[in-house]
Amino acid sequence: MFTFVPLLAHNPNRKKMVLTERHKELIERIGVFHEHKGMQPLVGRIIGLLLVHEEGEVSFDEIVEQLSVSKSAVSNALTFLQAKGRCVYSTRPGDRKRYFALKVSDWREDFQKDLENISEIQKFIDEVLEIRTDKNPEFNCNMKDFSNFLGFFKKEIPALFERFKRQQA
Amino acid sequence: MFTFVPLLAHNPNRKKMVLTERHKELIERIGVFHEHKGMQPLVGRIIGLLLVHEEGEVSFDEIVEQLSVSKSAVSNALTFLQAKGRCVYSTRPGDRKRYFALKVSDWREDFQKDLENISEIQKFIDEVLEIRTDKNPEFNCNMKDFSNFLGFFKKEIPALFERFKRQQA
DNA sequence: CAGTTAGTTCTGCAAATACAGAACAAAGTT
DNA sequence: AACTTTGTTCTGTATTTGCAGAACTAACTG
Repeated sequence: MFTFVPLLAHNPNRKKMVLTERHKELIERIGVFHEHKGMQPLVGRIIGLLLVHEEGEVSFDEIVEQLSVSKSAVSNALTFLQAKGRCVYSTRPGDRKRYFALKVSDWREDFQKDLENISEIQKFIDEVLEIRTDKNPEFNCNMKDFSNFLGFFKKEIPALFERFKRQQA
Repeated sequence: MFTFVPLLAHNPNRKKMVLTERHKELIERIGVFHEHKGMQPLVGRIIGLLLVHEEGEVSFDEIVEQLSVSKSAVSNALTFLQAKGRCVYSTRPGDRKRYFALKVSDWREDFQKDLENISEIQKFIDEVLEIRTDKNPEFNCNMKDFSNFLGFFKKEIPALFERFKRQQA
């Protein structure tokens, strides 16, 4: 009699990756880097793990084990990362686990968003200029210069990406 | 008999500026903007106040009054801003007060620093690439692309400033 | 030298954060 | 139907943060 053994079900070849000290240390550094950007510690560590993990995709419970944190913390952190669009999961037939991965392919968009976010300060500068008296013309002038530059900068971003593409080809 | 009254001492013309609702609301918004960048709340509010204040320079105790916070909080926040090089104070002959101002004139440097900070992620990407196996070539390839772009971007920054200057003239 | 001004440093606390652990839910397995 | 797997949500708590208030310092003032 034959017993059905599903072929890819819960792939037995997929073992927990062994992280060297170098891996762990790099994950920590990537973690604090992201903490400084305002993310919560675990979120940064998870980004680190997903970056250095050879598969690119890591299961929920491997994240729990590799970072030795609670399931609840991982669940919340992953929800956050997915909400921010920085992370997605996929599943395999016959395997109920979720495999999480960074959206590295979207780095262009992400970076562009970061740049636009930086220049968001322009809106404030312009509001400030609107409201200011002309008691301190030099101050106002410096602000106006900065605003002009930010406008220029924003306009230049697409061209920058264009030039990169051409230079690549 | 004559009594000596110092002319500029503790300038009686300098009154506390009256902040309208619009001023106050803008200060708050500038505050939360900076909070999101990782600064502590009061630091962001002070930046806002120094931006909208018509004099550009604001005394320690006017900051205390306008933002209704304690001296200690203001003292710490200003120490922080000065350490970061975003703020300086000047004094007047015959007046012991310190007048604090943003270094708006340095916006070029500041912005450049911000940009370089963004691309600091490149260091991590490169370390990650060094350590990764080639089990997932597509992932690696995307990362390499991103790293290349960041390198390109950093190189382009000075030229960007140059073009702005020419376009201004 | 007692009193004022201008600001700093120290101490303590209220609120927010980041996480653990337990209870829970949903789906599959035996 | 009981049990297991894979996560989510809820509750409690240790830690950190951000500030107030008091004590302190340094310099000037009368």
